[in-house]
Amino acid sequence: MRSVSQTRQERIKQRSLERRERSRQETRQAILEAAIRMFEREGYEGFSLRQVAENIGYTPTTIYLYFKDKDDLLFAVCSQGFTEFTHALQTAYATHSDPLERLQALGWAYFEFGLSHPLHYQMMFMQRAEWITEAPSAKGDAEGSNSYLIQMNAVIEAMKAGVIRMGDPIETTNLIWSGIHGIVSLALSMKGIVPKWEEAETRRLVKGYFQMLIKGLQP
Amino acid sequence: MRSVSQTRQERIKQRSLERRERSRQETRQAILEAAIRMFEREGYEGFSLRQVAENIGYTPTTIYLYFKDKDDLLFAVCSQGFTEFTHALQTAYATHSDPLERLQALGWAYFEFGLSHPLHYQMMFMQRAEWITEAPSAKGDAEGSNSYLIQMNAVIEAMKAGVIRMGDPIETTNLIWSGIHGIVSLALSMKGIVPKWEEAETRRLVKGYFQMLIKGLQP
DNA sequence: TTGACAAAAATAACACTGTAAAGTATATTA
DNA sequence: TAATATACTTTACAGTGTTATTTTTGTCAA
Repeated sequence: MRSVSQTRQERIKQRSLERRERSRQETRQAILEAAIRMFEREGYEGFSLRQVAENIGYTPTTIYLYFKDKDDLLFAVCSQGFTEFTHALQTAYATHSDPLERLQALGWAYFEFGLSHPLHYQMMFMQRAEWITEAPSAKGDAEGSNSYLIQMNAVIEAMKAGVIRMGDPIETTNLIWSGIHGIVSLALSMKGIVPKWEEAETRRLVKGYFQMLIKGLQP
Repeated sequence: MRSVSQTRQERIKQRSLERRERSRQETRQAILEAAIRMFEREGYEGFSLRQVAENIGYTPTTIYLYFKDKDDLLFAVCSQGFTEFTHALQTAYATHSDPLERLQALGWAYFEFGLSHPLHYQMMFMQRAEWITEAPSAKGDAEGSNSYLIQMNAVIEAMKAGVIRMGDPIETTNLIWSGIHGIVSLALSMKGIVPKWEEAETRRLVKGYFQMLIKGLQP
């Protein structure tokens, strides 16, 4: 019975490990959620490890047991943003079949995400845009790249359908992306300061951008 | 002779005041120049009052005698950037007479400024874009607004010349500006990380953007 | 030239920040 | 129950911006 006893022991050990691993992930998640709340309140510059720790009832140094450093935690917050962002693009892509409409729907989804998650957007695409290529998704790919692929797909299909001129898909995607990003990032910076950049006028601007885009990219 | 003596006294006092004011402006300028050097080395996040002070042989608190706080000094650094930026746009405007070429020349000047002053550009148009409307020029106007007016003028003249469709000048200017800003800001973020955003490819992108713009904004 | 005064600069201190090393409980295992 | 591994805290360091206070310096009038 010795071998049986051993396997039972091993099973217990296994479960124990799993349980502790689970508990570990739970507190990690708790820290992350506190960090997200904190970030959405204070933004990139006001974000502080010590405040996150205090908020969740831990000592600042405890966070270092779950995240390498401040950047690592901030990166996790960023990743969560990318996941949500990719979802938004995915549904926009899925709910439209006409290539040109799809392209615009993606643009609007991008725009809406930016305006409804200003602090996240600023970190993801302005302060720490270099993370776009790193943020991992559930599938193991980079969420940032993932959302990019969605946009590029829409571009490629628009090309195939003959509604926009053929060309390097990456370059064309970057071109379209740049335009919307430019509008969104300036809107976030100027909102509440320059009247022409209030939400209503910015929406008009996006519309105008799409018009120009469609006409300008005709085959 | 009492009144003459008094006036002489007053003149001396006047000169003395002027001299001290001049000296005051000199050290203020010295601090500002050290701050600019510091900023161009360390960037927005790494910029530190204490390092500026040490660099110039002052105690940190001395800076507060010449600038209200860190933001005030940073704003002065920013303003200097806007002055240079406006100059770049001005010469681009002046050296071209054809409306469409002028528009493109302005775009290229914008692009070149961004790529050759990445840290300044990021502060001016990304981190602290709200300062655009405040940065004062020698003429007493806002340099940021000044540079904006140059761009808008070029847009208006292109409309008058009939090379781009009529429309709200501000909206059209914002549209064009957004596009270039989008490209420049993403280029600065992605340079050295994503191959498609190296300088050569970004230049192609700007070219493509102008093509799309001209075609898309045709009357 | 000296003494009063004002301006400029420095000290000291406070409340923060991120982070590393060392110590202490707490829980798990033999 | 004793040994050990894990989770967490304490302490500490080197920074940061900023304020109030004190010292030094320079200017001016008697």
